[in-house]
Amino acid sequence: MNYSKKVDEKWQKRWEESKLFKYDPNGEGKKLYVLEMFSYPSGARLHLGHWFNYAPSDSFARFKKMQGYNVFHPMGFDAFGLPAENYAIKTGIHPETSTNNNISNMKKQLTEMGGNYDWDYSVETCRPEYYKWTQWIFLQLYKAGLAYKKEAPVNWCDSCKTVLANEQVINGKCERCGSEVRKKKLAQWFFKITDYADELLKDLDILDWPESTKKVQTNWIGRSEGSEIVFKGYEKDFSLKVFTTRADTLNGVTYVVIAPESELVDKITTPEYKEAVDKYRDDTAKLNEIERTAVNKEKTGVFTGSYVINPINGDKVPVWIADYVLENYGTGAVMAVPAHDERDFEFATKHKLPIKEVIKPENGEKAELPYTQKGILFNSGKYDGLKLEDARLKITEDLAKIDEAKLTVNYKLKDWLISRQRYWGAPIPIIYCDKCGIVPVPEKDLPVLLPKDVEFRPDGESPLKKSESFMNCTCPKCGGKARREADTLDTFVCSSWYYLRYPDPKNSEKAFDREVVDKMLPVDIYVGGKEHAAMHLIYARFMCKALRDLGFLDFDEPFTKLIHQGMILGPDGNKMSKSKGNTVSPETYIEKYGSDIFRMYIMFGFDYRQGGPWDEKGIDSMVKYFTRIEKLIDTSNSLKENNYTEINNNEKELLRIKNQTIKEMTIDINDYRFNTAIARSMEFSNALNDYLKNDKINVSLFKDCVRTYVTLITPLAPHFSEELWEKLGNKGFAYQEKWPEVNDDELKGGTKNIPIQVNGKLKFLVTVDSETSNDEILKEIKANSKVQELLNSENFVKEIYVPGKIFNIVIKK
RNA sequence: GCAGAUAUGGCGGAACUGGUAGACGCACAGGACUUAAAAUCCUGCGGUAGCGAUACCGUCCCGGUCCGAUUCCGGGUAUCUGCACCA
Repeated sequence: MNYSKKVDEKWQKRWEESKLFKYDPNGEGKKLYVLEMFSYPSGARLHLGHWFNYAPSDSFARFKKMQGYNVFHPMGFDAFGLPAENYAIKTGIHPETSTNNNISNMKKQLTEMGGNYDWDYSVETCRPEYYKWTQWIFLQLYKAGLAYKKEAPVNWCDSCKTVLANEQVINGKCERCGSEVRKKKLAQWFFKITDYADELLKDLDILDWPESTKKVQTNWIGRSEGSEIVFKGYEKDFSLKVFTTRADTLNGVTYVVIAPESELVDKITTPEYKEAVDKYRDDTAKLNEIERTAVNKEKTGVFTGSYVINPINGDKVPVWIADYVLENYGTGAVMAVPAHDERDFEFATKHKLPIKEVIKPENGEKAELPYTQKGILFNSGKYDGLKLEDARLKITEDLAKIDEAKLTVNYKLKDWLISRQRYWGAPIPIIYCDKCGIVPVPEKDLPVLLPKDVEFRPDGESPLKKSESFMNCTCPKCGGKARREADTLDTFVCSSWYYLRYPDPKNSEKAFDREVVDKMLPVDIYVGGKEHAAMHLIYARFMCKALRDLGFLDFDEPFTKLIHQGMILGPDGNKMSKSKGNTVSPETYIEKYGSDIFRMYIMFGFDYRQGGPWDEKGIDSMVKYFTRIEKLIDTSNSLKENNYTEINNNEKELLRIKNQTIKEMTIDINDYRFNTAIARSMEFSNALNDYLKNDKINVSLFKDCVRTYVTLITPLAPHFSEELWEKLGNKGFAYQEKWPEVNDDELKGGTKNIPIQVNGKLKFLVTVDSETSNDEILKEIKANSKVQELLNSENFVKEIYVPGKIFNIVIKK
């Protein structure tokens, strides 16, 4: 085989010299914005996951370019984030240094992969030229009331004196020192994504996204319709509001539970219960939300000593605190109906609280508790006999008259917490002044630069707090002494708008030009892992909608079509990780085989959407394929023109396969089905080889087919194809060739088999000319002697003919 | 726990809206070439029985709908993925 990494280098150099991938916004063809989720430069190298995302998608972009689209296919780096900071803490190397190194390495490797990126359109989120505009966007949302500050719990390690990411909390313990992690409240910034909950839900309908991902988002948004009901304190002056989807069971309430963190707890806990309540709250602070709400977890809780009055019947019910109630969902308080709710039932049984039934099955049978199905009311006074759904509305309606309830819609979606007590991120552009309070940094003063000489090792403070030169500033309003916000922005903020910056990445006046963005966006095809289904993909949608409402752009959704590539697992079938020692480095393969063999194998060996365990044996199959192709090209070049120019059956068959290949490869690549596209290309190359076995060869036809063949594999094996293209004596780049079109006349011809079934089981085939009309096919089938025998059988019941597809004879058994 | 997905030969994977299951490859076996090997080329290749035409079984398991089910429905098993401060 002649192909090797040398060939890659030769063509990468030529592409570079001729500026082949230069993007021209005014270029010919319909615009097509093809985007892969940009990469996080956490390591110095592209790993297999990057390759699996980027290489096939690059082939897709190349294919679209050959089809005549004006393809915009940029690449950049999501460069802020925790791993660079952790790496810095471990090694002392500044995050900027390691990030810069990683970016330049990864850029080089993306070029070695053969990516057709125009690096003039690129973003790196850690650069002041970029994060200036991230900060600017924060200010726009702040002005619009979409950014606000409130207290929220964080994971806190007392021994390291630092905030921990969920990822850094292992089984409730600090990843670094192993001591217990507890929840601590800090004042933090939020984006009001909940304002967009309904639209984010509704617009999923118009998106060409995988249904599973839409479902993840639907659940993440978690819309539920219910009622808010007020319970007043019993002989005490307080009230609490509960959210319930089951107002129909209000008469069955036997206690009320509030979240342990609720501010109400201190107010209502009576002295004799104080000690128990305080202890319980401390214990709860150690758990995370998943642990707390796990259904199999034992239902713990304690009584506060206070009671409230059930507004529907005046019952006096006790108020408990329990960790299965979350402060930030609904109202942070629930009414407990043990007879008709699994969790309440378990809790009541454990803590010996009364259970009162109010719903029974419509057939009147005695139900096993807890009964959570549909039914009719009893033990509910004037509501007895009502159906569950009617009762829910009626009860809420009646209570609404005396201001004690209303119908509400509740969302699981919480506002987006964007504050991070971290160093390596974009500073939040806010100033605190003793006189003026919270003051946004004036836009003209952006960017608020991230200081470089900061002690980022954790010692109990946000890293930026330790930089006096950063923290001290003057208030833009009154000119007095002021302090800066020490927290940085969640890196998801950076990545929520990067696709808007790509088309206009050097604009120093604006985040992006509205006209440019409206023309280029939305992204036509967005490719990335499904682990982003909930967070990044919701944040980006929110940001797009928020910026639209603020008048900065004019479309509703950022990504029209979404595709998730699968994941390549280690050879052992587990997720690749350094700790498991099952990682696979692409580089050794590239060195040994060249980029295209590796690309082709990646595309051929796996279902793109599914991935699978790595198996390097398959690479050799690609080596064989490349060898066969080179041989085919050599043979073609060695053939001398002759005077056989007829188109007989053999030629017709070759042309039919050629057009069939064009047709199917076009469909397959268009749908990211690279494995079958390559299989089709193999069939074509097999057909070309088979044709050479004939006595008479139409050389010019054959050579033309070989040319077509090379253009068909050009997007898939870009370097190799250029080499073949040149070998065939062509000038210019194969990349600039037009993607072949199907010739419908040449597609015709040949024969096809019609399966003859008996009771749905294949018995034999009837071969017909593929141009035969469906009616004619039926005649031919019926003329078949074996078919006639079956039709005339005494057990014959009926025949089923699916025109042009299948003939089934039903025989009595 | 909640949510989402997947399951097809020895292996990776095909099969459009229910219509020839296993395309295309890998591995394997036999043959050709070779002093020999590698490479290459040709042939075979889901299982069982049969010399054979062929028959029966077969798409995770159980059941259903249908002339016909890998595909649709109900129930189950196993594996993978995500769960808001990892990106």
